[in-house]
Amino acid sequence: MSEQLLELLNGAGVRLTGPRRELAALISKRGGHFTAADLVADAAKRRLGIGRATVFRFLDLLTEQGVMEHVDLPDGRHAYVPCEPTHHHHLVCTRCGSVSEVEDCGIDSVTAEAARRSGFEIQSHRLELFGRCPKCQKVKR
Amino acid sequence: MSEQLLELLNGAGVRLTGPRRELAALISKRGGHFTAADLVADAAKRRLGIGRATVFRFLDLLTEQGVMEHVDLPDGRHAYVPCEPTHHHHLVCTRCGSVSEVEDCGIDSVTAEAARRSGFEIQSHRLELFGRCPKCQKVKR
DNA sequence: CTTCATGCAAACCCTTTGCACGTCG
DNA sequence: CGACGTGCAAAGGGTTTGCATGAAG
Repeated sequence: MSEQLLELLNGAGVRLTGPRRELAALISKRGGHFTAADLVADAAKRRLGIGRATVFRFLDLLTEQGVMEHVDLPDGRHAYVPCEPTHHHHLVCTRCGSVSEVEDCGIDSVTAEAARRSGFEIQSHRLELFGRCPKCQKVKR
Repeated sequence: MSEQLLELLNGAGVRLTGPRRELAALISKRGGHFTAADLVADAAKRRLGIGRATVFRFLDLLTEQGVMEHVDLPDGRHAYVPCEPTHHHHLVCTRCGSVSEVEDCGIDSVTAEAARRSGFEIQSHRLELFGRCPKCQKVKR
């Protein structure tokens, strides 16, 4: 699970310390989005003695490496999502929290159309999709 | 400027108090996105004696009424944007902060395609576009 | 007059920082 | 050994809340 994450970090010249290995394991165990507080709580529950600061620093590090991204949930909360280091968008399940990635689905034509109408020169965009994943569609709400 | 905003609130059964009138004026004077802190500062500068709490409560109220929306800037800051109470997306100028709205530009086909690929049932989405407005394109950076 | 909004300050997140100590390579 | 990571606690920024007072309808 988390081996590939650790391997990637190692390749980037990042030190693989105890806390980092443990956090990587906790993250891969979650499998979807989570908040910084979630991760802090996970670590506390296991009495790993990992401080808040370390969690935040590690999340920053992962974000710099491009294997983690910030997502703003519909309710305004900040969450982190593990992901591939290419440009893409997230599909977040509002029930179980799992996340899928989608690459270009024709968004460029949308931004081009918006640019044409508004006269803006578009530099970047952010698209987040929220809904129910296949598994959660089968569950009665 | 702010008259239409006040009228709308009045129609919704909202009390038009002094502080609210003043805040509405400050907001319409800004004309673009701004942070809560910006508005607090504006009020402080004019020595209107308006507290932070009132600013936040008023922004919440406007958001509930659908005439204001939360936007997360590329740098992660939270901003507020005055807008129409219909579904749309924002085009934010990263230089001057002005905001345009764009309605459906073919985004539905994008979400449909994403749904097809992933099996998700999409409930909502958030699209934010960042770039330079027509005026700012003419300015040397 | 009754209800609701306000200001103030304190309380509350969430996140970052400073620093002495510990660990990795 | 030397550079870097860690935990702790404190600081910081932004937002919310409790409460007595004041204004709106």
